[in-house]
Amino acid sequence: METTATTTDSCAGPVHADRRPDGQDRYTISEVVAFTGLTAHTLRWYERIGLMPHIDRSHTGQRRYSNRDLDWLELVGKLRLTGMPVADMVRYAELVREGDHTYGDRFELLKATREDVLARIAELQDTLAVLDRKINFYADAGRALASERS
Amino acid sequence: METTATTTDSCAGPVHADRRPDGQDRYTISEVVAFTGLTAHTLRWYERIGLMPHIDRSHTGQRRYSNRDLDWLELVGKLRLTGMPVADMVRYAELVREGDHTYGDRFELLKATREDVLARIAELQDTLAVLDRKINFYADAGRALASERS
DNA sequence: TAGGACCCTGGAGTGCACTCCAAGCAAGCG
DNA sequence: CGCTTGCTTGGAGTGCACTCCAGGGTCCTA
Repeated sequence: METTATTTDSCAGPVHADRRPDGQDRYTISEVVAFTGLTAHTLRWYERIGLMPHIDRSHTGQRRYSNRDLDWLELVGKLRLTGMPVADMVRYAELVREGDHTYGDRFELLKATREDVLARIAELQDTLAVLDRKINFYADAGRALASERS
Repeated sequence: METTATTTDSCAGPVHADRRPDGQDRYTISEVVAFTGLTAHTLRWYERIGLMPHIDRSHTGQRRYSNRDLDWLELVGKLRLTGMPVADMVRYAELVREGDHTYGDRFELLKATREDVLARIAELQDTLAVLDRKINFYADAGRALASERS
């Protein structure tokens, strides 16, 4: 059986406490699960769809992730919560694999993403305002009911 | 045939320009499509799953939306882009239908949502920082390449 | 009164991002 | 040696939020 999200990950912050120094950075998949909060299924799936570079393997064929892979996963995690579709992230991964001559394209892609993020933040702040109006309404209504009961 | 998103909705802002005054507020579904940017399919689906109150009907059974319905859809739109699951919005809609005695629950739900939104904004700002670091890196790399070529 | 645009329904289909399964290999331990 | 735990694979399954379809009724204008 495969353990998926066993230990209580009470707070899903980036807890990369015990990263090993470069040179000894050969993490098993379950270690990466602990670092990233992703499931092993998802990590393997990311690799299949080309969102990860080909991961190094042990002599018996098991995955061994490097610090570089962890960095990449951290970026992917950030991009993911901007709502960027996985397909776009794969596109970016392809650009990275294709080499230095894609710097321009990557730059454009990141700038476009940046604009998206700014727009989303603005939307959320707008929503926050609506929410606060409603919250105030219900707070007042609650006080009114309380005084009515007294 | 059903027209879904025919006219060029170049900018999906809340363009509620020509709302009719209360009393004559009986909009067809396609008018609501124009207001909200949702498809007619989605509007009917929202009703089916209980995310909308039962919409008034014309004498032949066609939907006639009111200003109140439009207001509700505007709130739903906001909540939707916070990432709130539709099921939670349905829960809120149920509370509204149940009457005034659910004010407390609604208050709690909105407060929890508010916290979520704040957290998401923080995440996005964090992501923005990462993005900006990368963008600067690629900008520098671009300049380096340019000077190399000259 | 004919034509075209609009609207109705229940149920089936789609796309995305995972998520899980079965069957099997491998490593460490008593 | 057997047991448990962890890792491997390709492919199938899941849940969400729509999205569409067939087959039919309605509204408006010429």
